Amino acid sequence: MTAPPARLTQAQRSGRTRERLVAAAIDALYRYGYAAVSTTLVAELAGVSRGAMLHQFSTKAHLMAEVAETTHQRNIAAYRSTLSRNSLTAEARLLTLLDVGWMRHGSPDGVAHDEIRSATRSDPELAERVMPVLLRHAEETQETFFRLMAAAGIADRPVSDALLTMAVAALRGLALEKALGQDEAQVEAAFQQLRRTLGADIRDRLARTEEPGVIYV
Amino acid sequence: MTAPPARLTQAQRSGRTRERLVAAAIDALYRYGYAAVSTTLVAELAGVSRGAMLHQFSTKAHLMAEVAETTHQRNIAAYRSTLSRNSLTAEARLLTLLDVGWMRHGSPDGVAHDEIRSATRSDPELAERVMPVLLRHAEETQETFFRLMAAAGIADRPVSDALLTMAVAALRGLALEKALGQDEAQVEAAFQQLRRTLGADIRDRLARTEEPGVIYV
DNA sequence: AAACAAACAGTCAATCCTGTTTGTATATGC
DNA sequence: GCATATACAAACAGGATTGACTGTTTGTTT
Repeated sequence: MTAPPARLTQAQRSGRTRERLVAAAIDALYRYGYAAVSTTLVAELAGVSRGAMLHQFSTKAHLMAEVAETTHQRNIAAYRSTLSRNSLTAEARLLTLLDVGWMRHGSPDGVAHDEIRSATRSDPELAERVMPVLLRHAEETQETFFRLMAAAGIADRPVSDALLTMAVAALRGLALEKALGQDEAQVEAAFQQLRRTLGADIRDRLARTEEPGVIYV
Repeated sequence: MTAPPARLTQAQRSGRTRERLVAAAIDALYRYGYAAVSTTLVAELAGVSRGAMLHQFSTKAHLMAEVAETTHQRNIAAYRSTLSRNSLTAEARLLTLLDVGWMRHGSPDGVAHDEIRSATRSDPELAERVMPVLLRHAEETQETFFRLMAAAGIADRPVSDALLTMAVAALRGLALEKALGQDEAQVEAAFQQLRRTLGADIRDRLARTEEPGVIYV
């Protein structure tokens, strides 16, 4: 009468609990912030025993590294899918990138990622394990962004890097405001200000190039 | 033969230890981040006994509230002194404001302030005691900035608020990068990008007003 | 100078968190 | 089918942190 116990392979079992733990960790980081996220809490939220958790992720830093990786992968997936869906003018394309960035940074994934990032400042063990991952992500992102800029006709690496660093820092700052529960409308208006300002700058830079408006990457 | 024990009034004694504790807390927050700052550590760094600390600041949140207040006061002092020292064109004046903001956000005071701010997300007790203080500071700042903008001829409250929120968020984001030990030159270039971008926007907005270039507040 | 109040010192209890360890169940390979 | 490896469960030990508590010293007031 009872449903079959649903036989699972070892890999499936591992995958399931790992997914549950990562999802629970993201949720907890999003809702409470890194400092308030204990491994015990994550295990409880995930509905996984503490033993099972420690088997999959031997330390808190291991779990967080996986969270950082997962959220980053979903981030770049979002960028890719958006950029592949439409081929607009270079300016619109770059602004769309900014919009996606804003969406992602405000999402649980983005907040969780940034929480882990900030936490490396206080937790040397976390830093040791996670920083290499974050640095790799950052380099990838810089590279990809530069290719987009180059395709738009702005093939200037320092400019590309500075624009990216500045935009990302601003998005992180704004996302933090949102996470801190600041007035949504106010934060949204600030983002629109950023969008307007960066848009003008991009437009200005594009005007100095000989490239056509529409680009295909 | 020994120097006189240097008689101090009660108020002087209190003031001294409070100052020491606040200074040690700022230093610790700057160097290690909120999560790694225990009250014990602060007391040690300050060269103050644990009992003395608890007498002056009954809880960690009390100490942090005082730190937030002190750093904020020094911040606005820096803004005031800079603005009073020179009366430039409206554009230069606003950009100077940004420069001071960047200086202050990167300083131990600024980093400490932002650490406390972020920590309220994870620590409800800290939030309860510190958030009111932070909100008061934010309102003061918005008000002051609006008066400056109005004096420059941009008497538009939503625009003023959005610009301020955006700029401050960006500065916080950039200061965090610096605190995380990211490449200094890279972060500095990103700030210059912010400066350039905001400068263009301000210039653009000023061009649409009938105000003179030089303002006196 | 005596009574009082404030500042200071150091210890303690309670809590929480992390990672280890010991033991059990389930899947996989021979 | 059985040996082995993997996944899971739960209790435990060690360490750290916070705020309370007790007692002492120093300043103030009358």
